[in-house]
Amino acid sequence: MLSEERILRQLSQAGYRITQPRRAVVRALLEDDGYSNAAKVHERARLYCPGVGLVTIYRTLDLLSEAGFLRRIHSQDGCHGYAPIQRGHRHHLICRRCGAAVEFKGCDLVPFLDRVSDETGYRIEEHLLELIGLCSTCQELSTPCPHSQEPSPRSTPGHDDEK
Amino acid sequence: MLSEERILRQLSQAGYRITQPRRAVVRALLEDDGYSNAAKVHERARLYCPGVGLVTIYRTLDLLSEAGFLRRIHSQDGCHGYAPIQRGHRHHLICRRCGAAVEFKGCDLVPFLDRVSDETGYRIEEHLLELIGLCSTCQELSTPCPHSQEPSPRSTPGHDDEK
DNA sequence: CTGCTTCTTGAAAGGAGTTTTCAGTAACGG
DNA sequence: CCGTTACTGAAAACTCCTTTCAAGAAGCAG
Repeated sequence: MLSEERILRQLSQAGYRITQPRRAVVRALLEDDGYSNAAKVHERARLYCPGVGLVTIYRTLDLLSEAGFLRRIHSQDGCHGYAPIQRGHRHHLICRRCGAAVEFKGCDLVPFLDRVSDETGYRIEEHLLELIGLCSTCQELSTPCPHSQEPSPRSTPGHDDEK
Repeated sequence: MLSEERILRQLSQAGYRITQPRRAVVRALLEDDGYSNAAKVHERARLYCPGVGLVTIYRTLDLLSEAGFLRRIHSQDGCHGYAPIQRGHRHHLICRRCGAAVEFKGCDLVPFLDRVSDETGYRIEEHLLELIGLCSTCQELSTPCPHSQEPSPRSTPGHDDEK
């Protein structure tokens, strides 16, 4: 697991200056359960560097992302979350009806990834797996999403194969 | 594979009206290699329905997504792409340096998905797997990304584990 | 086929989130 | 401690997306 010190040291070695805002962002990221977005990082970073601006958050996130300490991730609703690398795989299981998201760790993908790596020549460093389905509640209730434009309850098209 | 006719028929059965803009969007989506974003869909949909506005594209994409014909997906740089469902699994292997993306089909995830499904109670209908790494070219060259703010060539931090 | 209802559309305005610009500030080598 | 210059914060600009609302057309009834 990457520590604040190690990240800062590597940034410094790479020629970047170690500033209060950057310290604050790194600390905020590591503390925030390894899963954040710009606004959350900003809020938390201000605890350590009160005057830090949102712009600097974005710049630092870019920097860390570019330097390989951070990965942009994407959730179904919003966009551009960030997560530190090497925090273990973090997978998302999202209900397509109610949007409920479950996270879980651990997966059996290694053999598969090895095979893909062999076939493509890519060195695979990270993977992001998003599972989409119906949570148990939505399976039972089959209630339509509370959606503004829905004129009437609609049946979701089944995924029965049509040949 | 879902056809234009089938999608439109199911929309109609669900109570939605079949309009020229909706036809155009469905056609555009299916033609665009099953992988698009709002702007691209708009551009292509105008071939079939010249006056169609971007707003309608968004609404129709939402509609199709809501109805289960479409899934929002996310690429590393931009956001909110769309892909028709039932096109077979489509996995993305993205180089974090040069951005080169490879798509490949087929995967061995079924046992894993079954296990997750058991553990969480979710009925998993779709999955999206994004692999991130270095393509063979970038592995060899190790050339720095052409990035504006880079004051000097930087070494990407190795992913050697630090305990 | 004709007319009516209301779902759907397009344009414009609005809004959230992100990036650019630029003068001032502070990190860090000397 | 000083000077260079990378970095920062504020404001403005930009992009992408959503909301609003009057006008238009899909589909049903007759």
